Amino acid sequence: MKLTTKGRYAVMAMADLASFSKERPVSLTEISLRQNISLSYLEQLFIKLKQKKLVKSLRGSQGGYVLEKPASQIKLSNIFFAVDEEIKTLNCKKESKKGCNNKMNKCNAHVLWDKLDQHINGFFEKIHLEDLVNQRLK
Amino acid sequence: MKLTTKGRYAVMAMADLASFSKERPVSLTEISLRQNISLSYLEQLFIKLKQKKLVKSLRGSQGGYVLEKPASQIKLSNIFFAVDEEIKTLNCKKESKKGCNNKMNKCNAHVLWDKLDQHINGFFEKIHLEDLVNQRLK
DNA sequence: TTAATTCATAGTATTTTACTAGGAGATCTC
DNA sequence: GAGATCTCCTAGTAAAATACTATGAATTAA
Repeated sequence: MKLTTKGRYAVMAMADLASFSKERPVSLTEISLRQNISLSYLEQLFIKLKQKKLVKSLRGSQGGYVLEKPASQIKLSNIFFAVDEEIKTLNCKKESKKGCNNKMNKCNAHVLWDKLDQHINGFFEKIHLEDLVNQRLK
Repeated sequence: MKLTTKGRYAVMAMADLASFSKERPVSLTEISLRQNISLSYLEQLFIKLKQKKLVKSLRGSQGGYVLEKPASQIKLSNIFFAVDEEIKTLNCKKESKKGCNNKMNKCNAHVLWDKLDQHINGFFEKIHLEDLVNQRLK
């Protein structure tokens, strides 16, 4: 069970934006250099972040990205969701053949995985981008 | 971010054992049928569970596995740990080149991933096999 | 002695991840 | 209006991880 780079990069890039895009848009090239993430990969992530209205883009020279809302209104769960970093421990639809249709421990295990989902999602729901940038993680 | 089958299967198999091995050892063939998990794969998991002293084996005909300790003394975290289902969101050693050596958001992000680790691990630390079998997941 | 079982290792197909490549379209600056 | 700097968009692909499968030896109850 591990977080993929998609989720991690997205959070780091958004934190970077929150720190540097107050005066002017920040280009992905900058973020790429600062955070050591490939430019093309960042582009793909930002298209999704934009679709979910977390960032705004400004095309052309001197363009780049800025946050669409204040960092205090962006939850980490929003970021993960945007880039498809799914916090799912068990997807019933996909696994209908295995693990679901057994008689005995089906319900027990299911309840457990559901609780786990809620537990993890709850974590990301409580934390805002601003908390991260300001080291307010308590 | 998802739980792999290794961890899920291990938990389900252990729950099966807890339910059925009170009188007699339970063979992996039985678990394989009940839980719909391949026998060979189960064998591999149980070697690890045995090494970590969570189960006891009885070889030969009519053999099988039994729990080594009461279900009330086995934490889910013990099971995950045994089968190498790592609850790690970021492994610094492996990623020393990327994601760690950037200047800005390094510490912030690190603190976050560490908190997440603790959060998830804490979840599994609190739940015992017995709770799962008895539907005591509150 | 035979059937049922664990034990042990090696191999492999599939899926997921983490990119790379290449170009089109927009906009600022000169 | 030309060039540089950006975002936007789609495909492709190498590497890693996952989830098995295959095979056979060792052990033991009946």
